[in-house]
Amino acid sequence: MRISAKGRYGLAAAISMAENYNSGEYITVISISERLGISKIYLEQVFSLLKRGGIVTSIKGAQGGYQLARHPRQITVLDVLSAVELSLFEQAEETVKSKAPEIESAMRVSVFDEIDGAVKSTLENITLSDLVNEAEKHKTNQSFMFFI
Amino acid sequence: MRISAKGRYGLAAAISMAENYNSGEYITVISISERLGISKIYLEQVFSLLKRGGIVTSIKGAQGGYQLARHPRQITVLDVLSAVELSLFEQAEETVKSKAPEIESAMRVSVFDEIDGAVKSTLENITLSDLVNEAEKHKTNQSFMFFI
DNA sequence: TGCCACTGGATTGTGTCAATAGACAAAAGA
DNA sequence: TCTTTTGTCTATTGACACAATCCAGTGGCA
Repeated sequence: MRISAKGRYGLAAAISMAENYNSGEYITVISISERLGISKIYLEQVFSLLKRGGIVTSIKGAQGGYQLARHPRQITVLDVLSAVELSLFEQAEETVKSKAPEIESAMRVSVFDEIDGAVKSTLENITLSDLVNEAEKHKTNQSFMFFI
Repeated sequence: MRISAKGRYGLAAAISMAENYNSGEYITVISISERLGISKIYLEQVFSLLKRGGIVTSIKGAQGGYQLARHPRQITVLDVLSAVELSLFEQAEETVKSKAPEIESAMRVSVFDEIDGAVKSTLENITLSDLVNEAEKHKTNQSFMFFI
């Protein structure tokens, strides 16, 4: 399934903030942008959506920045992607409604709703904490392979 | 999750052919196009993809047309959508690979691969027979509601 | 006051998708 | 063999969404 750039950037940014959650500091867009190698201007839009979705809180002005609104264990990937990726669960367009409504209904009930349900239940069972742990695993693996 | 017009049309067409499977006849694009109210010219492209994917067989010329390649019980929605919807499981682009490869890996393993797996296992458990039955259910429901 | 950082809107380029069109190939029947 | 029917293939168009950038504005801190 295709995840847009906004979705991927938003998720990466959220993970990055979760890694620093313990410090309690507010983090600037620039620092995340440099850490991840993403355009700062583009990231601004993403954070704007993250804020609107209640994933992060913000403080303006000098020494300002963003902070996760809740503990990383209480933020699921579904939360993040829903905030940033508008097309995740958009209502499917009608296909053959007028001539064959029974086929339209069958596709919706047995296929489209099923897919959305499967995706949703998958995403709401992964938290930012899980991802931080997973990233840590890959970090050590990569150092290990590097030094051999 | 967004399913493109090609995917929806392909699935509707496949269901429609499954309804006529017992007759053993070859069915023309025009008859499906009229049955479903879809542009014939556009449906041609869809059937071309269905054939390439081994979902249907074809006979050219007069009295020609298309036929399901296997029994509807042996054709899954995954088969149909994979044939028609090219972007279903396309490799996700890299996001933060160079600066933060461990985050990239974590997202891939814990999120993207998980989603694709969930979608895949959902779709491969729905057959065209199931959809024909479901459509029949909706048909009777609608007549029922109509005559009350 | 002056800088810093978030806020929001406007814009542009690019690419993909939906849809149409038309030329061509093969099979059946008169 | 000629005509009709139906599938096959490729090119083209228009619309729209997405990725990315820019900039003017606002609020807070020192």
